[in-house]
Amino acid sequence: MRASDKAYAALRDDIIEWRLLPGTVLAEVEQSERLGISRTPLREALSRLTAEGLTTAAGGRGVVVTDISLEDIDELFELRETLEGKAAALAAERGDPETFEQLRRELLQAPGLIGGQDPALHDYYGLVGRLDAAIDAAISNSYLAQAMRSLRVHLVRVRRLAADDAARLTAAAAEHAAIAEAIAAGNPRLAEAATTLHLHRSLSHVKATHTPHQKEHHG
Amino acid sequence: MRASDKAYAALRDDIIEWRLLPGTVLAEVEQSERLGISRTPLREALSRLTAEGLTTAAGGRGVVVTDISLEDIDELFELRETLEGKAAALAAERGDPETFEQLRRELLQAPGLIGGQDPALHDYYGLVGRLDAAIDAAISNSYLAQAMRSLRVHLVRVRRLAADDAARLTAAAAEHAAIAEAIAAGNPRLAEAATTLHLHRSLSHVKATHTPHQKEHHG
DNA sequence: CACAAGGCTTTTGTATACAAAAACCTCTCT
DNA sequence: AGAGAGGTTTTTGTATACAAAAGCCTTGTG
Repeated sequence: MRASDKAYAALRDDIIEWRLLPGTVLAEVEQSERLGISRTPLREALSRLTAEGLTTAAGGRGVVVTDISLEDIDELFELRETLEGKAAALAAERGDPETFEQLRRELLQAPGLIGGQDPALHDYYGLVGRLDAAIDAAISNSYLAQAMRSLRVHLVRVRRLAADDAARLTAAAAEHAAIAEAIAAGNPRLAEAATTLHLHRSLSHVKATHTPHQKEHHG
Repeated sequence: MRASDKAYAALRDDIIEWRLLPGTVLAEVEQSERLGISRTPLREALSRLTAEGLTTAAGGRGVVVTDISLEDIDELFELRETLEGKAAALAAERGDPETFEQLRRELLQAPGLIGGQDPALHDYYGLVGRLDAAIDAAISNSYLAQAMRSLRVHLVRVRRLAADDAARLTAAAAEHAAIAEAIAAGNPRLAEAATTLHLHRSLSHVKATHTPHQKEHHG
């Protein structure tokens, strides 16, 4: 693995997991020493992070970790609804019904996983990830898939702000099953509607349980 | 201006204007010598281009200029319809009617510009750009705006493939005026419909007048 | 003659030294 | 005491030297 990849992965993870808080200045020498690499690969990592929007270049003061405000969450979900709604509709038109029918069956059994311990929960998240991947594959539109991928980075960050209790996860599993069912049935409008419903509920949950992180490191 | 910015702008322009054809390998020493800079800023420029999708990393053989196939054009417009349709609808909800009413008036007079010489044509393109910028500003969603910006890079590349005759430009101006009118009227669904119509006609024109570029430099 | 293994060459990846620019602190002047 | 100019210091931007890896050509063998 290249040093720049390692630095990118480490910083990305630190930001997503809120170990590096918004406003934190990522000085080149400091971070390169912390990660045990030189400035050159670190700069490449910072470039990638900035391109993704996880950091922003702040003039001569290096790059700083981007903030996510409440308005950002609204904007994020507005774009998400647009992209994932379209994606679900396209998947209903172009996807293989059998694949999504299988996913639907598994999602209906997901509540069994949610009550359990960590490994079971991990299985549940993996299942949701497989639904996302199946939709990505079904739409066969690399540009749309790319746009959704770049969105998901920010969404993972938002999700870490919310408390995912068992009740919400059970409901979410049912909503995902509804999406899979609509896609399997080849009904684009229904798939889009199910997605819209799921995203609205997801947004409501995030905003309701939103726990503000501690103040950022403003200069 | 930083050397990396200069290299980025130069390469980006070369790719968009099809002076660097798809499949061309951008070797670091070669390009850095051509642009009169060292490898370090060149690499940063290549990183940015790759993040945008104009180039792709090809293992140990450096980065190569990305191709745009006919399927890519379809995918591009599919995403574009999704994003710009939503953007037009949001602009109708949130934008200032006076701004778009003014743009509509100017667009209706655009046919006068199209017949003229190069400077007038430049004015016309500037006018369309102002409509895009007004929509960007009206939606007040930085993530959606960012997604559209990254799309436009590829669309400019596609546009260079098509022959924009006076007849098409005149029709396009009328379509743009219809979009501006719908936004000024505060009618989201109409704005979205007008955008859909415009994009479909634009796509048809591109595919009809598409002039395949010469074969790429495959290794 | 086809194919694989080996070294040879080219190209990318990384580290470091140097240059330039930006920020910050200090000192002075009003 | 406040504001501004200048210098100092820190930080980023660039160049170059070196290391590693990937590709390619050569050579030997079945």
